[in-house]
Amino acid sequence: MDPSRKSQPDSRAAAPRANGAGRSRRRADVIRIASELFAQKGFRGTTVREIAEAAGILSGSIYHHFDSKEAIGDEVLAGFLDEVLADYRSAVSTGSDAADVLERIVRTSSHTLARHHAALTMLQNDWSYFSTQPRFAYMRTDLREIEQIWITQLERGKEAGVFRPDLDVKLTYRLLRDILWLPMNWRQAGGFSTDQVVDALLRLLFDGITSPAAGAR
Amino acid sequence: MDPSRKSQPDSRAAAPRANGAGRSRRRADVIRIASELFAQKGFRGTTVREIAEAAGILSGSIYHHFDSKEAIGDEVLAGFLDEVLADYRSAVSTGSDAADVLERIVRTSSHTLARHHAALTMLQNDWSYFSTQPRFAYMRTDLREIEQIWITQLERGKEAGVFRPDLDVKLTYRLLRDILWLPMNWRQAGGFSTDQVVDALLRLLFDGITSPAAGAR
DNA sequence: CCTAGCCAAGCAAGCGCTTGGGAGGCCGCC
DNA sequence: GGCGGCCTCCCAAGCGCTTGCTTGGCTAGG
Repeated sequence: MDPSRKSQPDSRAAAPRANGAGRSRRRADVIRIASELFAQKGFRGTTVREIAEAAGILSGSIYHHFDSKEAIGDEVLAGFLDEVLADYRSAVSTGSDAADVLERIVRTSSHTLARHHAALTMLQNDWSYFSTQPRFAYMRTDLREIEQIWITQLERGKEAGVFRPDLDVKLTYRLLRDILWLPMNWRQAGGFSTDQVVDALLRLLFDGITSPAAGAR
Repeated sequence: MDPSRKSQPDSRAAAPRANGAGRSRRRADVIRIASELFAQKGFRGTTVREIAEAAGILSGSIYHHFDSKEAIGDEVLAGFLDEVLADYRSAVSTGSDAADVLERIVRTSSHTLARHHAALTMLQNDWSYFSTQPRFAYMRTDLREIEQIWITQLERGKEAGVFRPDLDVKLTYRLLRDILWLPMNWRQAGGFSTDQVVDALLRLLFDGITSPAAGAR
């Protein structure tokens, strides 16, 4: 939760400062309810009136708690990305070799992804919208850092002989990250547990990218 | 935004070709143009006015060729799914063992997916919308047949000892199908060729699911 | 003269968001 | 204690705009 993200180019009347302590419970309820709707119907496909109705108030009352509809989406997505990035950084700092770091990334971030499945779905479905909105420019920065971590570890693993030498790191990164982020949305649909998906994923990944000579894992 | 007429890029003075081949040429243009817009901004995120402007006509004129906006999306998606299903069926009828069938599916359908990348993107981004519209109910049927083919082949491979015996076929199917369908949308973003992606994919897949005892491939 | 194709104009519904004000709780001050 | 002022939270109404879609009429080719 980075409060500096509240900054906004628009110089409209600032949001009510409120008490520095915990914000109203109603506000948190709206965020939770809205994120579920965003996940089900997409960000653009969800109306402020729907969010308000689900929260038991009228649409105009939403704007007492939030500056705009985008501010609600911001609240959901920023917290999610911050947490994922924290997972990645901690995996890098505590892991040993490249394979170990990647396994830590998968294992720690998978639960974060599962917990924020609404934010993940939003990110995937409405990326084409968010990526063009200046307000959500920080997403590009965050995703670039994630990409950098993957690529660094894949390169490191190649040089250490843990991964196949013919691996295209950029291509492999795209495959692996999306493979990792995708299945976290089926939870309710497929009836698989998070750990179930993670184990199947890790087996699929490592037995594919680990070089036979290394014989790791 | 500006309803005033813009210069039309393509000359309308094209030869009055006998449009005996089904519908008019303009209609096909609209479908092609619309599918690109749908891929870029999503189905719901694209307006009829945008499609019309890109086609060089006014929005009302669209309705001379199509009953509704959904009819345009229908035209794009139905053709795509038909072609993919044909690929799957032919792979099943001409392939030998399960691994061979799956490789044929990946290799033949990948080019179909790449050629219809707009339809694929539409299917992924706006699935939550299409799945609730009765008009697009046939999608569920088609996807169910695709799922059945995957599961049948995975089961067959398990029994023949080609795939790991501990494979969860349902879970593996979800992983593999999404892994296969995902990367076909990066073409423009990553700069990878279709064959490049397919080869990386096949290596990642088979070296992960082929049982060591079989030693195939 | 007929019809396919298009334009110009606009309708009803829905969108995000604004406005003005009212109910109720908390505050300090007499 | 009583009371006016203030603040939080919400409602009722509606504004300006965009949406998918409709209508009526003009034009050109067969």
